[in-house]
Amino acid sequence: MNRLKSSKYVDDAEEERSPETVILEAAKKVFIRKGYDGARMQEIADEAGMNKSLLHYYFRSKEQLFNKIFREMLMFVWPKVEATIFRESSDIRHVVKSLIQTYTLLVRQRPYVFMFILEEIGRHPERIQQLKSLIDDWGVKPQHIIKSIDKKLKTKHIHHIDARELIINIISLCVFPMIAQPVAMLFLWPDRKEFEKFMQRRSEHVYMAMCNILKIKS
Amino acid sequence: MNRLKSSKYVDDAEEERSPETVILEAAKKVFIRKGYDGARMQEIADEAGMNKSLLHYYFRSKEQLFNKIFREMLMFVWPKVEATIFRESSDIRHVVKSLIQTYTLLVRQRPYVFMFILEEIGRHPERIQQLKSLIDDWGVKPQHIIKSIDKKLKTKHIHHIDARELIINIISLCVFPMIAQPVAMLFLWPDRKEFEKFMQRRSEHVYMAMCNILKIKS
DNA sequence: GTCTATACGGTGATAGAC
DNA sequence: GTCTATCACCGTATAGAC
Repeated sequence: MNRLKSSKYVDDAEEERSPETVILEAAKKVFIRKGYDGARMQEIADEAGMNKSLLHYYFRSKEQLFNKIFREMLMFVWPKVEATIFRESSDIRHVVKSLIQTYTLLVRQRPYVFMFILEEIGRHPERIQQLKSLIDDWGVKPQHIIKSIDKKLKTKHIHHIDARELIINIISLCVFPMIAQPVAMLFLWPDRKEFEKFMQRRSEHVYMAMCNILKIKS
Repeated sequence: MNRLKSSKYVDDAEEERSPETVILEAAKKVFIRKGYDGARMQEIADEAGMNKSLLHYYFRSKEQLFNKIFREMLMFVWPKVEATIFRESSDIRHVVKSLIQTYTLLVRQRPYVFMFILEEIGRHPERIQQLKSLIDDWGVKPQHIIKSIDKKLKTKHIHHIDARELIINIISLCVFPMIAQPVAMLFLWPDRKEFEKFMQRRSEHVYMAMCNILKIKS
């Protein structure tokens, strides 16, 4: 265990990671596990394998460290959703399908993001400001989202439904099962494998459900 | 402001409330607002208008005080849901309708319960045990729930769907919009009144959606 | 940049007077 | 039962040596 490590080039395939990166990754893990209030700077330091005071050296305070991670999470979610909603297709089926695929993918890639964001905004309502200013920076107008979808819903042979309702239905069906996983597994999927199978097929099932709601052929 | 209050009979219409009750109500408010980790015994004492050490006198510890409230929340939700699922009706439409009404009512009566339960179980996974033992005490077998619904789904002219999927779809559509309220209001219902109107009609809309999913007439 | 030591305000919980 | 005082510890943050 006395391998030379003085070289800047690490011998493992592992790439060189800056202390900032190591801290951010450790902090992310701990904040996701414990939430802002439950997280401890000491635990983050342990997770990062470094001294507690270094966290303050690089990020000044717990709040600032948290905000970096919170912002990163928001930016991970939003662009993909936005891109889907404003997607260049006049066919509502395509929009519905990509919305569903986007959300189910996000949920499978980062099962914790939605719960984390909703929790932290609920516990610390000031944080809604971060999301607000992020949206402003992006130049997105919520009304545009609604109008964009609404226009596409004005097609013949489609059951009339409010655009906002359509959107919240899709998000509910895709995101909630993962949020409710611990309780859902107790009541409905006592076998973990069964739950995973269910989540794998979620995208198709939600699409079929939405087609039925809109009374269109899949 | 020097009204005599020495009498046991309070002059207002307000009824006599035991210290235990006052503490529990205050604690509930604070725990809902801040979560277990964010809540402070001092804040609960302030909210209850009494000395901090009285909280320990009546409930010994923060954990025990919390558990009382957590258990109360679980017992508020579960019996109503269970009663609906095992309800004496062979018609799946009745079961679906009462499930939807039960959940939308719960969500409107206590907008915080579901988020609170899911949050606290997620942050402190040990607490799933409380739910487990509560279910055991009740003598409920999850498989029975599924089978009960599944049997009712074996009717002609109904689109085949897995019972567990049906249940999670209903809960998702009813519960998630309230859980996501802060973010949903930012993107989709910038006007609070509009959101309330939406939630008022939620029960009917979800019922219509479920009828379409099952391909039955409402 | 990284460490040790420490300041400083909480935070849950208890002892003991009344 | 209710209060004050206080304990023992924790948690963020900083000072200062190296």
